[in-house]
Amino acid sequence: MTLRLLFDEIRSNVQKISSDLGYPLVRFDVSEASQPEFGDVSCNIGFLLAKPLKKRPSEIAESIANEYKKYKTSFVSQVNVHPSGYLNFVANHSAFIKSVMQSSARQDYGKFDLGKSSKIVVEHTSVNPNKALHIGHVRNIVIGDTMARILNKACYDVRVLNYVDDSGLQVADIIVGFRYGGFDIESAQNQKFDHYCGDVVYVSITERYEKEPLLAEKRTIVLKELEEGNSEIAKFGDKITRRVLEEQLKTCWRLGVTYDCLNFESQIVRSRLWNVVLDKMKSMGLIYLENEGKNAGCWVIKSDSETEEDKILIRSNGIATYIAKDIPYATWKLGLLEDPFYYKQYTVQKNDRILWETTLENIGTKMNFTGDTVITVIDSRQSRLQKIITKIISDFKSEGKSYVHLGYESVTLSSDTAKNLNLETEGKSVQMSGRKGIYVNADSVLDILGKKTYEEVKKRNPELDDMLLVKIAEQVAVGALRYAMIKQDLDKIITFDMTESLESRRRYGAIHTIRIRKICENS
RNA sequence: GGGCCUGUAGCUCAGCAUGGAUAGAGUGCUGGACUUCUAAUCCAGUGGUCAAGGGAUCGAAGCCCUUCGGGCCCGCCA
Repeated sequence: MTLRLLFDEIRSNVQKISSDLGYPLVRFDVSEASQPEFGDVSCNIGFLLAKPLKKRPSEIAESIANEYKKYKTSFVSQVNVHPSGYLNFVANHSAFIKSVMQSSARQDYGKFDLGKSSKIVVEHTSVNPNKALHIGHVRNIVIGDTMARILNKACYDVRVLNYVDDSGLQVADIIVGFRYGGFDIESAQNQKFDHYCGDVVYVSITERYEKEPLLAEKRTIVLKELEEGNSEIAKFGDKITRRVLEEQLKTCWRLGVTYDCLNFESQIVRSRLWNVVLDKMKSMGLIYLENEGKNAGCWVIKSDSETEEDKILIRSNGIATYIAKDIPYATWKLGLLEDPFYYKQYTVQKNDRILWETTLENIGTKMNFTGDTVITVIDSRQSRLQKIITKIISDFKSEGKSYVHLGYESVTLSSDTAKNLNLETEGKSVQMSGRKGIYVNADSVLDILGKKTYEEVKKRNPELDDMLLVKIAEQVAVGALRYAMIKQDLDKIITFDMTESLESRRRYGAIHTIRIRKICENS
């Protein structure tokens, strides 16, 4: 908050000078200069006093500047008046930077009490446990983690959750691959397990469904067994998804990201939480049983607009839809219902933060990872569904904004990068797809980035110990990737280009300020 | 058809909430410096109808309206 000190110093001095000169009190701005040549900080007091004093803005600014120069100040080295009327200041950079460096080294750097220790949940990552994390997932993870860090600095009591959809179709696909597709459980090339499952098993099995209807049939059976839970297939699925999850988490930790609790979808399904929520929604009249029309026999959420379709929650065959799985989880995150789970330690993460996981076994330990506000980080393609969930939750819990969807535009691959994946796109960028194998794995990017950085650092510092070089290279690679994912607005699509990401190494040292206001606005 | 997002320099983007200075940065390109070359670094130059049109305003990249281009979403899939 050293910048604040600089602004405050200027503000209070200008205020004092203005009143000493007998000028009327006005609410003036002290802000960053619009262009470097004007200096570092600008003040518009001249314009505001022009009318009451009947003088030119520059004249007034001049009088203030003359007084200002007599002041002994710690952060300002120059005061200038622009002919237009602005009062411009140049910071004393050496003093300023020294102060920034000193204060940023402190543990409480940047801390401000906005949250008053209120409980807030951030859910991010939430990748299906059947594949490795790709560059698109990384944007989600970095946004979520950055958000959590900012909220933590803002004195919120932050809990970070990662939702593991271990009972869905995508998981069923790799189980089919192992059980009926002839894939060995171990990769022949000794690949990282999540890469093996995603790059090899998942991609080829989905390709084979078209030609092998028998496999497609197996998928339906596997999916059903996964949801029901006690079969041998379900136990096998559990073993596989946990192994994938373990590898995914390694990538997250590598990115410097840690969590508080893992939530497993299979447990939410088996906990019967859904029935409780459903009864509540029925009794509150939030959902209706449709008697006629194309949705006859389904339980639906009525759309309040004429152009939007009603949303089906329960099909005419009694099976809940995808969105229905998200509702009980949302109510759990907000602590609106009795918690059916017990908690056990999954592991202790690098920064000593304990990672918990839910369990349905009564092992006695209860924890609380709920929040008064819940932020769910999901890309904006899910906006429509998230809007419906937000609406339902606000009907449940009337007070304020409790469920917040933090959306962002997705990451696409540049035409050149797609070409390297043997995909011709005619110069256009392309949406990633795990199913089609169109993606770039996060680990690969970090590896290549790290290797490149290692060479650069070694060239400049040949005397350094090799272990240290590797460590530095990894840190720089992680920093570069994180920065690349967060540097632009959430509502802008990031087109990822492998070659370009390697060339951006010059920007590694960039100290950037995250536009906190913009992000906080959403919470 | 409806909804959300987007359009600013060759490229990638800031700036837009809260209108006010000559519209900025990085990169690219051109030239120069660093006693040879290359790389790196530094300096200088180059580069814009702020998608288009209209409106309100003393004043618009920014606010309002219209149009056009691009992306995404709209399933008894997940």
